[in-house]
Amino acid sequence: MPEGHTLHRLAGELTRCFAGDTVAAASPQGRFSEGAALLDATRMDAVESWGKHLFAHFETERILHVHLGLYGTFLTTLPPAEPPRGAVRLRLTSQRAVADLRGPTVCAVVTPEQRATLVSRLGPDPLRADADPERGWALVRRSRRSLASLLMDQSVISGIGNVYRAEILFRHRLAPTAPGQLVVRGVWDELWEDLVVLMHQGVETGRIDTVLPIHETRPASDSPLTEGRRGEVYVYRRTGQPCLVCGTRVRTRVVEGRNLYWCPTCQRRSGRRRRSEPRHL
DNA sequence: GGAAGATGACAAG
DNA sequence: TTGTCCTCTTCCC
Repeated sequence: MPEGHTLHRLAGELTRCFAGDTVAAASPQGRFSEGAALLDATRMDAVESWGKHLFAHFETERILHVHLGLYGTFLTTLPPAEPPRGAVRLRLTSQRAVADLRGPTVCAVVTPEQRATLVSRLGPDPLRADADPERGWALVRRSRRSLASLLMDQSVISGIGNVYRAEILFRHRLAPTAPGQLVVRGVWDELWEDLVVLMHQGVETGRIDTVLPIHETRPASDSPLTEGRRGEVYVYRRTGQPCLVCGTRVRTRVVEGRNLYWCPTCQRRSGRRRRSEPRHL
């Protein structure tokens, strides 16, 4: 679940459910008892996300920092609260809602200074209005690393994960091995703008859909049949299946410990030149 | 019932 | 590059 859109969506949900309220904080699992005690019975003021990081600001300048990692969840339900199921690291309770945090990589209470240090290491987040894509470009343009590697680097663009990486490369027909150095500014701008649009859609729908209507193989993405299902994608986890555009078998290879998926036929651009054709495919 | 994976990130060597 | 941590789901026997 958790790429940047999930965290952005979560920030909104927690804001709607808790901001302005005094909340009860507890760690049913026991592994965050001390931190929960620091937040318990204080008011939550605002919640924001930056990349895959979530920050909930409380009065007295305490900040709850959460990173969901690969499989963490932070689920909000309506009261009355049921007994915690499974390993609940943190439970927040207000008059309006109950939120259970499970399996996070990070769950900590931090100071504004610590938050600032953390954020200073993160690249622009396509979901933030204050994002400056120039900062990402500055790293890409002088890097010999491949685009596939650069796109997973949170200091280049924050919030992208393994799904968005594979899909954005496909949508722009870019070879995953293309070195950052060779990519021209126009191509970078196209990637960034597309990510802004795609990820905002992800925030709205709660899932990652990257397939253009002309290539869709399933019922319309807002139909009851697709409700709640994983979004439709071009290559992610489609190893061996035919490319939705050309029919070539989708390939996979481990790049820096993560599975990369791509179509060797569609994705041949080096990024050297801006395309004169329509942006997608 | 158990192993393997999973949309992540870090430290150690 | 490998190992480690966190939890849940899926798949195979």
